[in-house]
Amino acid sequence: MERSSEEEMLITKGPWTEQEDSLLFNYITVHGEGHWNSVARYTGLKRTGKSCRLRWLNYLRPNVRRGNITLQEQLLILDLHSRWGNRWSKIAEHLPGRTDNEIKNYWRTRVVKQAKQLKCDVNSKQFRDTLRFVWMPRMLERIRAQASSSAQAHQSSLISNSNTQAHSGLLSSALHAHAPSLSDSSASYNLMGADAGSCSSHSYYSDIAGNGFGGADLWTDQNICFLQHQLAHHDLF
DNA sequence: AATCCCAACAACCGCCGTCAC
DNA sequence: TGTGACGGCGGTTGTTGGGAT
Repeated sequence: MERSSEEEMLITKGPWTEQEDSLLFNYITVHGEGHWNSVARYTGLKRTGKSCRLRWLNYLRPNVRRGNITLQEQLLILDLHSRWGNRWSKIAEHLPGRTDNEIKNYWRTRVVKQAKQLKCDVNSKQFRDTLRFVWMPRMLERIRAQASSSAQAHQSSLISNSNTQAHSGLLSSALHAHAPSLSDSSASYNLMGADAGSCSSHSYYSDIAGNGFGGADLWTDQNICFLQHQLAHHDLF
């Protein structure tokens, strides 16, 4: 059925207002998610069902984490993207609180941009190999360094903390992840073992993504230079 | 102070799969 | 089996805020 032009004219587009957010939030709090076209109809919102769904999932939904993608999350995104490609929603499943939209934006604004800066196709084997065998192990080293300094700094306070066991579990997860040394170009990068689709790996991803270590940006000028150098000598792969 | 540029993010669009009829 | 409604996904575009000039 085609929407009449009169109806078409009534559809609001663009940024959501506080009142709209409030209407949508209250409705879903009472009635739950789903039936998005009904949501639009019953709340009186002049929005499409799709627009309501998107607003809820990307912004209003409880537990949505926004901004400051941590080092661990960056590493996860790179790793999962190397496995699944642009399957943003699938990747998002392993980053609690992150939306596919946010991950997609991160990829486009950071990774693709840097690939361009390196005069490299983001989908080329050269770039992917550099990420996988050089860049990701490097990130992991940084995560380890952060984790150990953080652990030292908080050791005494953690002892009496009821979360100590869970926290050290995170650390051991990160520290057990195998990464080849930078000089070991023949070693394969294996972050979380063979079975990426299992429940245990899901838990592992959640642990890594959910911990609070650092929020540093890896895409510094210094690091880009390093990558450039690696790419210039990509025959080592 | 004005403007320009660019990065980051929010939102829209089009396509596709599923389901009910 | 065909068709329309709906929801989900990925690509793309629009907007905005901050830094540079």
